Amino acid sequence: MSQSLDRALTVLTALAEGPRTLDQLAESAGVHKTTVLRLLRTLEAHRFVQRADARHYRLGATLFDLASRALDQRDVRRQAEPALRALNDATGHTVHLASYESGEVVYIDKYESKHPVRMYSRIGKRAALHCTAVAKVLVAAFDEPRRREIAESITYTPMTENTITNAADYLAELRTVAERGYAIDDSEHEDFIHCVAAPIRDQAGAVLAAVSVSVPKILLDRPGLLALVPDLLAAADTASRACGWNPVGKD
Amino acid sequence: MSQSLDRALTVLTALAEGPRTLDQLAESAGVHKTTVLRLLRTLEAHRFVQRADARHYRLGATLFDLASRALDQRDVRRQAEPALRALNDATGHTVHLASYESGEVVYIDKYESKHPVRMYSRIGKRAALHCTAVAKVLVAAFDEPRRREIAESITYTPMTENTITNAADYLAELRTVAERGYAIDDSEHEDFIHCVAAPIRDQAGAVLAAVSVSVPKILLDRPGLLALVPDLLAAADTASRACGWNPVGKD
DNA sequence: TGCCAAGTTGCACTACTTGCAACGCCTAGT
DNA sequence: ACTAGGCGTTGCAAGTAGTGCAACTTGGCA
Repeated sequence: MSQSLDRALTVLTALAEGPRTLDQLAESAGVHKTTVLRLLRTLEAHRFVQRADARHYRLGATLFDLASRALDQRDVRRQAEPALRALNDATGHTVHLASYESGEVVYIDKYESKHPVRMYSRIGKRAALHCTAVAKVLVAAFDEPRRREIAESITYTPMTENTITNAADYLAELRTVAERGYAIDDSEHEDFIHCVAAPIRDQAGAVLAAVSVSVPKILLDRPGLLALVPDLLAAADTASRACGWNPVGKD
Repeated sequence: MSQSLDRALTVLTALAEGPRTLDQLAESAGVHKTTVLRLLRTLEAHRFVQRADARHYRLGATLFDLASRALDQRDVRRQAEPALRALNDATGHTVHLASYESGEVVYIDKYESKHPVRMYSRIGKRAALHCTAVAKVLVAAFDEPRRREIAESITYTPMTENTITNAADYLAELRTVAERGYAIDDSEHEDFIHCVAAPIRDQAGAVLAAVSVSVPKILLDRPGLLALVPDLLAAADTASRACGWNPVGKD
């Protein structure tokens, strides 16, 4: 569609890996280095990239600026913050906020674990649809035809021996999640971590986002994890109220 | 330099304000809406923007992803994290990490105050050079000619009645900061807030970044603020060591 | 049902982008 | 100190890709 823009975005994505030289960028984008140089100049003028040293470019401050402003605008994130922070303080474990956006589940906020064992995740990262608790919660919020559609579009990459690997099992799991009101990731994504997640709703009762608590198995066994569910649901409830949700008279 | 890219970046920046329609974006960029439409399509393909609803576009997940990855790559940030978190825990006040990058001072990390009174700032935001403690620390790290050059390029917008409004006073202040080892913002930026800041150094002794503690005056008077300096310096010291700094044999 | 506003598409024209080749700077090695 | 190699940078000519116009489609509202 727009070639130069397309290439510039490719360059930016390549820079996400770390500082790069002109030649490296030219090669990874598959274009002449002159082209990359000029794109970089424009990007630099807008402060999307900056020179790390004489021959290395890296991502610039505008990116941080845009991202944090955009994040601030996501109402859920701002409204849910106190409840999630409290949940993080109370449990000491990693708390994630994720939302479903045009076909994918994205982490939009994260509160780090107080324990030395941390998990790898990042705001902006995409969560796998078939093996994360947040994704299950978000997909379970759709009606059956939509769920089926999504379930059939997934490639069920096995991550651990507990990973769900077919659409039928996934749909069954979604039904359980919808009924139970929360989802479990029983080490389906990573061997040493399990999670629980619950939905955050707006005034119409629609699911805006999902909160999750992720715990290394060495810290808490399955009953221990499940013992966190009341706290999780309470936090999700508080966050939902902050988003305008009112349980009275809603199903 | 690169027109279409230039326009696309302008569009992205406009989107930072919040979700926009095609026409709004076309107007703010000063181009035909057809053009904007095609740029948006490319941006959408790379997930730099996404459709919020039928007629609104907003920033997309790739931006969050890039920004947080770029932030992770800033070594200072990662290395300094424990020390800054501890400082934030110990004092309960807002802690900022800022760095000097191609002519401007940018906040690259922030730890929120535990008190209800919060200050407005954001990761990625630029800090004014003449009236913030972090900027003073970072500029004071340069040699005299460079300082002078910077001092003369600043527009000394008065923010409060304490704001430094000319280059001579600014240069004098920088000398004080360099000698004393920390900087004070005596409500020079906002009436109700004052701050102290200190440098974080690498193995060569070069200043990589600045830490600051910002406190509302209603919580702590000036002696109270200055009483935080030892904690601040200790945190900066710890962070510096994490960055490879070793005070032995260095000035 | 019909109007209005907003998004979308086809097309022709031109300006912008592109890659090449040559240049200059900086670094490292002898 | 000199030289060679690598990398970033610039001028130029060719042509493609981006642009704006105008007409069409879609969706919401009275």
